[in-house]
Amino acid sequence: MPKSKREDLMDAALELFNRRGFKATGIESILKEAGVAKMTLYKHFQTKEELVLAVLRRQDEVFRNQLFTMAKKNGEDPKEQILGLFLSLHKLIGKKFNGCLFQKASMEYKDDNQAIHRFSREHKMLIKEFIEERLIELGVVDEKLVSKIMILYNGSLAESQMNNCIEPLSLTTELVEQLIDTGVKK
Amino acid sequence: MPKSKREDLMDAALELFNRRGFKATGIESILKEAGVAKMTLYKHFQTKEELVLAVLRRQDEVFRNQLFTMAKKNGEDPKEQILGLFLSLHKLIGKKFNGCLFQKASMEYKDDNQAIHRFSREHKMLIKEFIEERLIELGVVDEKLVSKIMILYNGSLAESQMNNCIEPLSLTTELVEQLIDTGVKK
DNA sequence: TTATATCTATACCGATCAGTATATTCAATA
DNA sequence: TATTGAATATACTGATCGGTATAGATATAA
Repeated sequence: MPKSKREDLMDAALELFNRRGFKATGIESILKEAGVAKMTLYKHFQTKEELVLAVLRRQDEVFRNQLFTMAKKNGEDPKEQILGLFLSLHKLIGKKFNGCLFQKASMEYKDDNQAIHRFSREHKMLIKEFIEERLIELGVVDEKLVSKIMILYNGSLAESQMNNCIEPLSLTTELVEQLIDTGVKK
Repeated sequence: MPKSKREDLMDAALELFNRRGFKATGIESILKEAGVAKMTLYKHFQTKEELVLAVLRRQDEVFRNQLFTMAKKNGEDPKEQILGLFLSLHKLIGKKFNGCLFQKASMEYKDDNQAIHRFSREHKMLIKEFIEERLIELGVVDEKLVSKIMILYNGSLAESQMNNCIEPLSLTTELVEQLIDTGVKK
């Protein structure tokens, strides 16, 4: 059974949003890439912004599922799972990384479409929760630690996109381990 | 003596690029905001992308000058100056922060205009150099420390824009001090 | 006063934008 | 076979995009 037209559209849109950005991607280029007629798109999505939201919602689920699954494979220990999350980012981000899709969406739509901005923030919150749960298991006392780790998470993605390299992710993994160790001892 | 039309254009463009993004900002909206005729714009800048570059170049100089000047006022000690940089970010970023202009430019033009993307990276490099010079003065042995601090720099800006708050900047300042202290002792 | 340079106003260009209207094709199912 | 629903192709809307052409206004300085 072949993929639905709806998914073809979202696949094409995801690729173009990643590469060219949201507002710089025209509807027609998505249709061309997906091999779908315009009326079909507007039967599935009322507006372009609804398509953007749908793509973000799906990618949030897909990406977090992959990330968390891989992270959990890194070990039973909560600390190993947190570090596993950063090690997995390494692998999930290909050679040509165009920056975090949710960061991009938030920046492009913050002035414009609060639903998109809010959902992008929600995505980050869900990753934060994954880390926080494990820090609690570790008995970490510094309640600001999870926020610090999220700064590193977002910073490493920003640096990776700017410099076209994934080295920042290794540095971040190293740094997060150090922070957890000193945070637990205290 | 009043400001030149050229600067009026750049002022208006800066404000709109910050608020709405680069590609989402039309030429006509810049003209309206600046109170300048279209032909005047195209006498000063050959294309919109040249205007973007000019705005980035000016803002790079203005922002770094403010940031470094304020950082140096925080004390003679190199460590105090690095921390001063993050404390100054606090003040330079107003209540409504729309994200780092250079991060935004890099994301919007990476696929599109390498000159804009490269200049945005250059801006970050110049900030990195300011920090690196001071770390060397401190005799820090960890040669990766400056990269780690830059991850924190970019991460705190990304988090601040996403969550509409400046708390990440305080956390980062705290964390940078901790990193420098352990980096020097080692 | 006249020459020069700057800026303005207005109208225009072809291209693209998001979104709609209409009518047709195709495949599955009843 | 007839009906239904999903997808198609094509043409269109009004608005906006970046950029240009043309002509006139303004001010300054020789």
